[in-house]
Amino acid sequence: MPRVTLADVARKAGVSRTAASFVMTGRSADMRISEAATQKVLEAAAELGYRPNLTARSLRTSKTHTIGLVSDVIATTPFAGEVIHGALDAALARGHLLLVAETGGDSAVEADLISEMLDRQVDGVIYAAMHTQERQPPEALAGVPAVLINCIAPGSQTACVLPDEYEGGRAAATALLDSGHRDGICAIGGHHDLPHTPGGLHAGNTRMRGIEDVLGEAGAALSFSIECQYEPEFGYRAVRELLERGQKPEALICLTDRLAMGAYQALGEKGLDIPHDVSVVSFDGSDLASWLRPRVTSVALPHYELGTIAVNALLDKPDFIGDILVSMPVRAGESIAAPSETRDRLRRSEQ
Amino acid sequence: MPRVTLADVARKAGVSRTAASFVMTGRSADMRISEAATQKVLEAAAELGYRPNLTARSLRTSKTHTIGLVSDVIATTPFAGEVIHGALDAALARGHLLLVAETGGDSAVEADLISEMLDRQVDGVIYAAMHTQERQPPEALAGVPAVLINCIAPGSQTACVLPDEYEGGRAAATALLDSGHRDGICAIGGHHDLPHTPGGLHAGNTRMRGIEDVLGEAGAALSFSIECQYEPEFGYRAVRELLERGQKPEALICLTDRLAMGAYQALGEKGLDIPHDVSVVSFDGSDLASWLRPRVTSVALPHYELGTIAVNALLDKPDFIGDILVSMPVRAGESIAAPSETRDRLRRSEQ
DNA sequence: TTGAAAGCGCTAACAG
DNA sequence: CTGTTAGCGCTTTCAA
Repeated sequence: MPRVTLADVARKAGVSRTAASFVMTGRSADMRISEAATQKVLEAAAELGYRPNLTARSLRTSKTHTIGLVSDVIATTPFAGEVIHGALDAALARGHLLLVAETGGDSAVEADLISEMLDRQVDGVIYAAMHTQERQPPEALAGVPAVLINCIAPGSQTACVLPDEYEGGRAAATALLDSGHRDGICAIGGHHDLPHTPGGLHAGNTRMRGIEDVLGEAGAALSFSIECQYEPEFGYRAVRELLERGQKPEALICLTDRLAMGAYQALGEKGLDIPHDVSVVSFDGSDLASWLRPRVTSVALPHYELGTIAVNALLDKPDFIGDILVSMPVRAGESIAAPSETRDRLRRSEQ
Repeated sequence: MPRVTLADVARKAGVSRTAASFVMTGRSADMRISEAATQKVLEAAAELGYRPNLTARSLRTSKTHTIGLVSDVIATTPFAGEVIHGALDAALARGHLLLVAETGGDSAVEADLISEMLDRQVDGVIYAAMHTQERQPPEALAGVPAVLINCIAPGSQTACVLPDEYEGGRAAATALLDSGHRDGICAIGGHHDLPHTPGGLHAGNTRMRGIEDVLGEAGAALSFSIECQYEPEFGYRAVRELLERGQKPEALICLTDRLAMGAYQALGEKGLDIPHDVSVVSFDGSDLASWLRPRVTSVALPHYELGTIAVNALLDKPDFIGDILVSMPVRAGESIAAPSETRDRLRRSEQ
């Protein structure tokens, strides 16, 4: 299968390589190539099954139509898949392909990977963290068209795409307020202010701020806020302890779906019904949220959109500097009901 | 930041481009370049921060050190992340990068994507399905170095990397036999022989065969085998119905971790304890398995290895034709115990 | 040992 | 309207 080149096409069509080139890049009109010649080239190309060698073209045009996507973690979390998926779709829609790599959070690997991509002349790089965090883009990216995902990088000369965690927090609390909750609302997970994440996680801090603001505006407040890791086990323990101390909450705001899973386990053990005894709302909008029984209402991380928006930003406005906030949609489950008190009142008023 | 070229390096070092090229590609010894010249080139390159333009090199050598990875689905399943992760690590270890794309199962998109990759002169393509299935590699791959993942493609002229589902099935059943189970063993999920997957799924069929063979060899057999979709909800329903018909199993073999999650929900509702009332073993080895309480013992899909092995096969033996089976390790949880009968017997013999 | 020169496949001035 | 020509940055043959 000897590769067909543009020269072959031109020869077969009986025109110059230049003419063939113009036809193939769709500029035969601009360049006033005769209709007949254009047709002959097109036919020859089709018959020969001509496909331009993009490597050669790139060498000439210094555009590879390839974008590098480097992220800290892709395997550990299903979220990453969605980001890649979104980026892929957006890239493909515009004739680009994605060079994907993962650093494991190691900055030496990171620098290495970015160099490898740059050596292959990528048109730009998307640098993604899977969880929003303060992080400066690596040096190697200086002077390269780049867009950050999930990075808080004050003073960085790039665009940064982020979920709107604050509004997400507000949405979660609003969902509870809307069904009548005012008291006994408890947050599980908190700021994630732990030994290994002193000061908390950006997502945690910002969500909590949104939650507290909304509750405050409604004249309510959190009854408890428990700081713990964002994994199921810790949700289980937190809720279990709460119940064993006799502090049954009316509603739980779990900072991740995984925490909600743990909370469900603890509530289930004590025979408490969701949503009638306890309402639950969580964050992430992962598959897990829909696997729980009843499905938990979850404020979703817009991973797919993070990917598409980053690619489009990179391609459309490579010079943009600043944050691009992406809203977090509420994925409704069946885990929220009116609090017992309200139900009582309603029942009474019906009589 | 004007890009530094090899010519710049050569000029600065005071040698010819040829000499510089030999030094940079590590063949100064072969080519008997003087030690002094070699040093000068190296220094110049370092000072200038020279990085070879791989696009240009590729045009000359027709090797891009880039591999295409096209898979049907990457977002929907965390598994895909692991495959990519494995492929990435293996590729990087050998100086290659990955062009990643997803087809969504659409064969037109597939052909398109593969063409795009081929146009970029990838050195080879890895074609991955996320779940083992009968599937011929697309036409576009003919004559291209390729390795399949999770595809059953009889007569295909490529290598195909697959999990050893049969041995996986045997391992699951063996885990139960080893702790004394003989009776009341029930399989949930089955062959996945459903309207939209007539004849079942390869993984399901093969796992079931392994399970049945092992049980048969031990003079045992499945008490029930329930055919259903591999999602939590169906596991929940299946087990719930079983229990409501008064057919409490001694042990459950769930064909996926998601089914195990559903089974846990149903068992929990009826107040049955895992593993003392019912033992559970499942397949996939996903995070979910470790999130359940108690963690379920799960026969893991070796996704990471599927990725690394595919890349290495592609690079090392591009002409290999046939299947490469990868074993499925058992990830032990705490979901298996001796059956009540056996425990009784043991207790009696202790007295 | 080193350097000159050709060429990978393509694009784009520029002249016909 | 079409063809000639000159590279893009790199490797590699061949002659010096």
